[in-house]
Amino acid sequence: MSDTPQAVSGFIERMGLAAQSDGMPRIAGRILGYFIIHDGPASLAGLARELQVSRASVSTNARILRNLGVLEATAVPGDRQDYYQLAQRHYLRLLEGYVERMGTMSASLEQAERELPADWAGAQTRLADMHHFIDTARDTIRELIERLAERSDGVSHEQKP
Amino acid sequence: MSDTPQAVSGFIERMGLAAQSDGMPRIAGRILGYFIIHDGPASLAGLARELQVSRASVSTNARILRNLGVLEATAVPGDRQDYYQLAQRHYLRLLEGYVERMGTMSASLEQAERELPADWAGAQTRLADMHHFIDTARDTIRELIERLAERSDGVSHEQKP
DNA sequence: CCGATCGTTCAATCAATACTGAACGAAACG
DNA sequence: CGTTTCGTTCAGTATTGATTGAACGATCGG
Repeated sequence: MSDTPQAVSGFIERMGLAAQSDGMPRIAGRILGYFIIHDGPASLAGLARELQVSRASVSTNARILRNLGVLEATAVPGDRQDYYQLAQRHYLRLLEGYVERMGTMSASLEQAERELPADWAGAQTRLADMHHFIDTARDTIRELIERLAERSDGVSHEQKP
Repeated sequence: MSDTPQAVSGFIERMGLAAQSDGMPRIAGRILGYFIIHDGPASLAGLARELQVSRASVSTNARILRNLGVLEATAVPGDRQDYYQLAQRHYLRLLEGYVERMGTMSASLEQAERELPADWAGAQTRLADMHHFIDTARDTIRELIERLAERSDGVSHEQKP
């Protein structure tokens, strides 16, 4: 961290803030920022050192990112530490998170439409309206994911070939 | 609140939670939920009573929603209270919020590309890759907004004609 | 086997922020 | 005018959740 240019630490910190405003822990965002800048696998201990946070935080947050599919575990021969690296198309995973949340929203609207009296015309109209909106939005984003996924199918994203 | 069916309070509460996981105050979500279910303008005092929260909270959160364009102020003749009602196409405003956040993200990536040494091939590749992704995602959502906006252009969303 | 190193977990601390109650200024109404 | 009823603001409280340090079990190297 001591000899990293200002641009790097600035970007990493900015990713932390962006993560926060997305409802994620700041450290998760900083870890992601680290991997965007730096090549190859990194160990938990290395991340803790570079980002100046506790091993515990790195452990939990790296796990969060792995569960999201943003990071993936890998191994370095001759080293028993756990190594992580950026998954290919990692950004698509974040969109998938949006899609999932929209799914919950859609379900919630559906439930309300079902449970509310059918003669509450205004409520039913607004619910159906919003429901339609959410569903088209979700479909659009799903489409976008597919489009972007196949775009990078032929392209290599390997970090250490 | 005492004679509202379980379905209503359940939905409102669920909207509160959804708002929270979107980085918004819970009460803002509940207010939105209230307006989805109930017709017409409502006063701040009425909202405070219905949602069982302080006038202060209603005031600040209604303002938040108004600034987002989700609610709009209106007036009831002969009543000097401030009344609010749901804006037409209120859900589009939330998408616009996403677009805006993606804009900051895009700018941040751009700045990093500019400030980092050009010979950090890996970093530059990943930054450009992600940058392209964010921009197409943003364009897609913008397109979606336009499409949905014109869809409801001919439809009336007035609540009290 | 023994010591060292690793990742994880859990209780405790810390920070951020939502929410409230009280105080205030403005506007309506008599 | 004086009173009442608004909406807003602000200091204080409470709650949520992130971060940490210490303790633990597991695994490797010797």
